[in-house]
Amino acid sequence: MEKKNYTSQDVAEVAGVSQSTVSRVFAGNTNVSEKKRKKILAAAEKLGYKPNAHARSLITRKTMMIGIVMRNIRNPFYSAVLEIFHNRLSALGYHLIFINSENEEIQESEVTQLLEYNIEGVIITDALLSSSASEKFKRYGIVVVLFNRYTEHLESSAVFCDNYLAAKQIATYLVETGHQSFAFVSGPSDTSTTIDRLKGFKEVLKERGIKNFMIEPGNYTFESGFKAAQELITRNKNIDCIFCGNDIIALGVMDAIRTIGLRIPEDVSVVGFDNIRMSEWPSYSLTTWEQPLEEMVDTTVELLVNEIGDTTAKPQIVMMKGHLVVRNTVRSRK
Amino acid sequence: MEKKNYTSQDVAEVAGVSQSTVSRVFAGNTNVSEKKRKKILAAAEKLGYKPNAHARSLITRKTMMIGIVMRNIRNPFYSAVLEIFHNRLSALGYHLIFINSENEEIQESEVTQLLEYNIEGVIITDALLSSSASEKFKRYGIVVVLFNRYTEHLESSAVFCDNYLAAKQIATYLVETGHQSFAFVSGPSDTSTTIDRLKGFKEVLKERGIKNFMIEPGNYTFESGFKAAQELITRNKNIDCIFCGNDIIALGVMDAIRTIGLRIPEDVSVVGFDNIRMSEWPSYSLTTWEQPLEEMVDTTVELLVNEIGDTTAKPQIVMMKGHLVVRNTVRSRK
DNA sequence: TGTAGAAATGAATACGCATTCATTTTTTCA
DNA sequence: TGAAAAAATGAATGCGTATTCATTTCTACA
Repeated sequence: MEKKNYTSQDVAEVAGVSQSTVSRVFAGNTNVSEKKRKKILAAAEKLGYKPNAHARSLITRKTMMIGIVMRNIRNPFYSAVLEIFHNRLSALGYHLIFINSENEEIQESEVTQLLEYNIEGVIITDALLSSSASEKFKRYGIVVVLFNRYTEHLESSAVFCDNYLAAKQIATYLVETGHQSFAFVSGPSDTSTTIDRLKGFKEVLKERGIKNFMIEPGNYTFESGFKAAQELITRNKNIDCIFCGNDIIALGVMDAIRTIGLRIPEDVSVVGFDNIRMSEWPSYSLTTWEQPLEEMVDTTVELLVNEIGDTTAKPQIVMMKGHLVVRNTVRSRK
Repeated sequence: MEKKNYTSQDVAEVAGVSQSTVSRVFAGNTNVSEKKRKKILAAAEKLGYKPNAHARSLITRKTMMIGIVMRNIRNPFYSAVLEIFHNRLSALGYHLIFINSENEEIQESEVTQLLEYNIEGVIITDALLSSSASEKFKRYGIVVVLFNRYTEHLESSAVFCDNYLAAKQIATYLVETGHQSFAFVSGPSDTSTTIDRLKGFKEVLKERGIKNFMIEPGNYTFESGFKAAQELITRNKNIDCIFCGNDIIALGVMDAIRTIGLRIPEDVSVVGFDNIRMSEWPSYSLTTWEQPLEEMVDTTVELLVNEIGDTTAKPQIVMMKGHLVVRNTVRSRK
């Protein structure tokens, strides 16, 4: 069985028309008579013809490909992000090239390869974007949109939750429910999410004159949360609430606290961030901050598509709010 | 700032050589003098030249693109799968086009689009592959490898865990630890994983003359596990062990059992399947079957690359074993 | 029925590259 | 030093499509 890749020329010959007309049919051009259109479609069907996307993109300069760069796909928050991005973008006819940057920064070679494929845009979620990589994208006219993070010195659009405000509200909530001794388990200290969440949290504590505050570094994983909590409790038995950089950390923190023999929320309150699905599992029932995921993705896609279509469009920064989801890991201590 | 996409011709002019020679340099051809190579690389650097992957693939008939089709990226098992596949394939220079098929089957349009991009191969994980879709891939000479599933009537390579044997061993383990009343929470009944796991489990129970066996349908999600366990316990208070189609179901089952007020493993034993990371979280500490994930991925990649390189290669079915990971959700009842 | 205008069609071309083939340059070795 | 072999180079070509431009066919209306 010979597997030939038939071309529009082959179809043209079978249908008895010119290659141009075949091309018109498959490009959705309307200027083709119904009679020939049918003939062409029949011939194409018979041969099993399909247009060649690469040849097409060579001329149209459109590839309909979007790169999506993630750092930690194992974090359920990002699994969800990927799923939703795929939904939205595939509905628009775009294809997703998936990149997982294990290392701190996107690999130079990955950037180069994405460039060679002439992707039309790239979504950077969480991965640290070295400015050289970003510049490279920009230099080649590839639209960059940052998701869930931003960097001040880059001229890229960005969509993220107002982490600063969220952290302030969480801190306020914890203060007003009578907590005395605070801890924060952070993510990597060089990410904007961590920086802003910490800043907001700290600020409220300072305003309220609270001095009992410990910070323990984590890296947005369960294990790091687990270790951080052990460390915190060991160092200070009086901690009565822990704000976690994200939900996965919070789950680790909770398991550590329980392993030690303390109760949540009776002994220690825990608050997470993201509202991943697991946070509502009965074993955890975590009070957390919900990021408006779908809206964030929708906005990101909107910006992306808009900038792809209009190269003069200015980069935009969109900050969304989200809200506290109260479950059972915070107890009033008044 | 003009953003021109320079071509090999532009580079050639700057370097004072022919386009052919530029092409040779970037295609890794060795027949270029060191002197010109340097000149060309300098010119390319100066212009910011990068080869156009589409133009290249038009000639070489290689796209270095692999499709990966998943059904449920939110299942942590598949997040891990995706991560590992990305690692391996990007190391080999392949790019991953990510497809999440929410619906039961891969959408016809998705298949068509993948075909138009001339992907060299496609990995189907868990997603249901209609025979028409599969035939379509085969017809166009695209290598198909099934991961963690197989279908008898299709001539595709497949890599999966010996679910039948695994389920038998799990059943044996539960029988020999003195359990009396069995339940199985399944995945979708049309997947090979579910069918084989159920079959192996059933067979052992039959051999051992055990009649107390209930089956509750699930769909490989936490929620379905939760509901299934509620249903099971309501219907039969004497159930003393539940074998779950996968780990996520098992976690749901555990939370339901605990919510009801029963203890694990004192009242009910639970066994999962996959050994996802969460199964070792202290809150669950789930006894489960470990699928040899990395090896499975490695084998899949091997088959894929092999078949891509050698079109005469016969499809292969590789079954791997895995092993029981004993934690704290099964108690001997002797 | 005749004609202006619209619609449909095909020939030719270009997209950016790899590759073949013929030619030139360099190297090797007697 | 010279001839043969090897290496390097460039001109030309084609991959499969969209698009432009010129030409032909069709439609509408007087």
